[in-house]
Amino acid sequence: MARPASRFPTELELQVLQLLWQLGESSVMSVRDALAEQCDRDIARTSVVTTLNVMTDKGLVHRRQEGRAYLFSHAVTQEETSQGMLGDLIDRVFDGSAEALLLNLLDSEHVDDDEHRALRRLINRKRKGKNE
Amino acid sequence: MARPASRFPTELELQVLQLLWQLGESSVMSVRDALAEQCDRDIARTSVVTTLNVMTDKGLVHRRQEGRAYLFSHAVTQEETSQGMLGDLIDRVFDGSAEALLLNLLDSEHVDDDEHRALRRLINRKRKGKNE
DNA sequence: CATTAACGTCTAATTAAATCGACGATTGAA
DNA sequence: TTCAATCGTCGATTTAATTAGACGTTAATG
Repeated sequence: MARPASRFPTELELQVLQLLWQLGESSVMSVRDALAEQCDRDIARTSVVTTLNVMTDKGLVHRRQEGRAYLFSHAVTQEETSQGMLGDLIDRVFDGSAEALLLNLLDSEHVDDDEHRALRRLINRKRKGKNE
Repeated sequence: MARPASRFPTELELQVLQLLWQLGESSVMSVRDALAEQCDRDIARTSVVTTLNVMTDKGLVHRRQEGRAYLFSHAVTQEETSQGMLGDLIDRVFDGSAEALLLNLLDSEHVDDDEHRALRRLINRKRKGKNE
């Protein structure tokens, strides 16, 4: 009867994942410091542990005991996470149509002329289909 | 010290907006029925009113009194909403890079070979820049 | 050995999102 | 006019997401 759990990383979880992708296996304090410095998110040590434990339960990160402390590492890749979140947006916002998304993207302020050219180059270079 | 409000329509709000874009100005009961039929979301009349009132406060919909009842219509367009949510995803997930998003999209299961061709056609047809 | 520093656990508080029932007012039909 | 159907308001409830303090344990240091 209330909020459904999000099927994808929440905002904080995404920031944590991005740090783990960047830093590799990290201690709680490393994550805490990186959140503060890179994300302007100055939260307490215990808050970070709580979040990391929740993420462990969700299968987003791995937890390993090293001596007295835990070390955390990502359990999902950047690729699959991005793809999942992008696919979700396509389904929810663009009615499942990747073309609709691209069309919207090309009209967006997010894409200036230079970027437009870059996108065209990119999509033409990949013409041989989904190999790679 | 807790959840920040989302800067974009929540899941339910997005579904309501999509119905209003599709149906035009609608009564509470029309929205309720459409949610049930099209979205498998069979919620009570009062829940819909509450949601629509919240959306009114957020500036997502307009409210007009017609006789004893209210009529609601969208206050934001589909275009700007999609663009906002897409831009947000690009910023949060793809580090602000539309190219990174497209690259990810092309490798995604969401895009089969036919769609890949369609995307290429689409982007080449739009080469003259952002006029349209 | 005594203290302090470093860590995880557990409990709790707060806020947004989502949902709905009890009420009171108004309208329409019998 | 009486009674049921409609409609909005209000307050309440539930859950996920965030954040953090109180505590107990263990390790390190003097």
